[in-house]
Amino acid sequence: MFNKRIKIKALLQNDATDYEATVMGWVRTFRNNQFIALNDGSTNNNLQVMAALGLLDETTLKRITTGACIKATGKVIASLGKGQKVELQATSIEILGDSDAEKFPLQPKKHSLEFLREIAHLRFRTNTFGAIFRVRHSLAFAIHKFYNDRGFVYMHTPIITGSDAEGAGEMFQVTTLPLDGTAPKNEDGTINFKDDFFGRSTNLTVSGQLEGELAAMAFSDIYTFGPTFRAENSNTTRHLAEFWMIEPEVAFADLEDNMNLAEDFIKYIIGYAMEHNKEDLEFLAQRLVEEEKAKPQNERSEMDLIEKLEFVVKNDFERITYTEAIEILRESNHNKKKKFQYLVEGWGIDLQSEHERYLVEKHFKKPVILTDYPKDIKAFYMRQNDDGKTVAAMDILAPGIGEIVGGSQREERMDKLLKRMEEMHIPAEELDWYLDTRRFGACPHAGFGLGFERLVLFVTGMTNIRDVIPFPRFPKSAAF
RNA sequence: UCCUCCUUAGCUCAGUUGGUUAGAGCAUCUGACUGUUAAUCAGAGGGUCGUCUGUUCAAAUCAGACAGGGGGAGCCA
Repeated sequence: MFNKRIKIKALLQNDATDYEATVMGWVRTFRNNQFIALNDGSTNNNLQVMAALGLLDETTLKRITTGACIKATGKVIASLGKGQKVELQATSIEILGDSDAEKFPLQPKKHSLEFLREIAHLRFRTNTFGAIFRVRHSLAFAIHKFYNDRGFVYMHTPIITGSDAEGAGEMFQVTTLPLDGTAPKNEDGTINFKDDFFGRSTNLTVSGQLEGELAAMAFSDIYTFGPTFRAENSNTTRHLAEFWMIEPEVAFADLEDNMNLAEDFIKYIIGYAMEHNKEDLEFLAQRLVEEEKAKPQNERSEMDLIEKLEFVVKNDFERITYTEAIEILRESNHNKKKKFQYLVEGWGIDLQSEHERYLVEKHFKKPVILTDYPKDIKAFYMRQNDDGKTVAAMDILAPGIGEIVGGSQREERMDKLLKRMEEMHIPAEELDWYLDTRRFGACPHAGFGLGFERLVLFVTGMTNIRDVIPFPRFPKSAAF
């Protein structure tokens, strides 16, 4: 067996000394021809591997470059230097993989996030991205743990869908038909999909919700967690063309149950990361502090990253209706002094980013759940309230991110649902399978979607969504 | 898609009212030193100033188009 190594995290956590150990990892820096800072990704902390003078010949010494992969065996001893408790006094060092120092782009110095985005395939080897993606992993694991512990069934909804009527956004088409203009056409000039792979037009999913509702009508409580795709030409720090979404769907639940679930859920997974990724979060918090030093005093955050996360976990989210939110915005000094680009005047408008930011960051200074939006600015499947104007929708707005969750109680009454679909020009025949949930044993139910990357943004304190997914997909970009 | 800012060495950036041979720090290479912590010290190499087209005696510098990137907006998660 090749691998009898100890992971660097485990080695550093152990206070014992004077034992033999083998480690493997990638060289971060090599100082003084003697001191190798070795990292294997288990933690941001490097192990200092000490190669005594004379241990290695000249040729091998030159091959220990930043980025090279090495195997080192030796004795773990109390460090003579000041920066670390223990170090490995090497008795043998083997180069597993060379790294040409003239070509390897990462240096032992600060790199801009913009530069690292261009070399996303190597950025895992930096402290910042090491921390981000270990936190991302923990959050993903915590999501499964949260729902599993509560008896939810993890449902795999399709990635390729035959439905194009969900209305959640522009879709990517899936086809094996030739793209050179020779694809079969109907008489009216549109493409005839009869001979396509699936015998019909298909797309990449924009949401697993509709299929999720079907499963909830059997298992009571389900969740999905998978990739979703939007072909929107969105060029922002919080949109991706390929992103991961968590969508629980719960039978026998109303809007309040839905809000409670979402709030518990968010608090749980953040708490999990705080417990299991303390070092990484502290590193990211420090990174943020350094970054904010460049900003003027009044633009710096009041709380550091850890304090902010603690605050979210320990305090109740603010819950207000859309109507109340409009009132707060309309009466705000900000609005009266015309500081909004879009002034808040009447009921019925969709809230702009600046309005959401004001509510979350200035007025309440905590996550806010907005409920009961006008039905005309929300999706067809949301349950209509008795006032005839609003629907039982809820959005959770997070400081610095904006909308992180969108959800609703679903319209379980067939007649009302059909009428709404007709008003919104959604073809009922396309969604006949979905309507079966209302035909056979319909019940009050609710659910929401949480954008995973937006959550990772919030927890890591990063500001560009392209930095919290390994290989971001966005307009004009699908490298790697 | 819209608004706005940016593009000079591998990276991060200087570069004056247009003017002769475009600079620095880090990285790299060579050497020195050897308990270093983004090691230090000395030296060297490294540039089609994003691309194209104009204006001008003269363009990194001015203008336009295009490309790429940042930030903001819209669409949303």
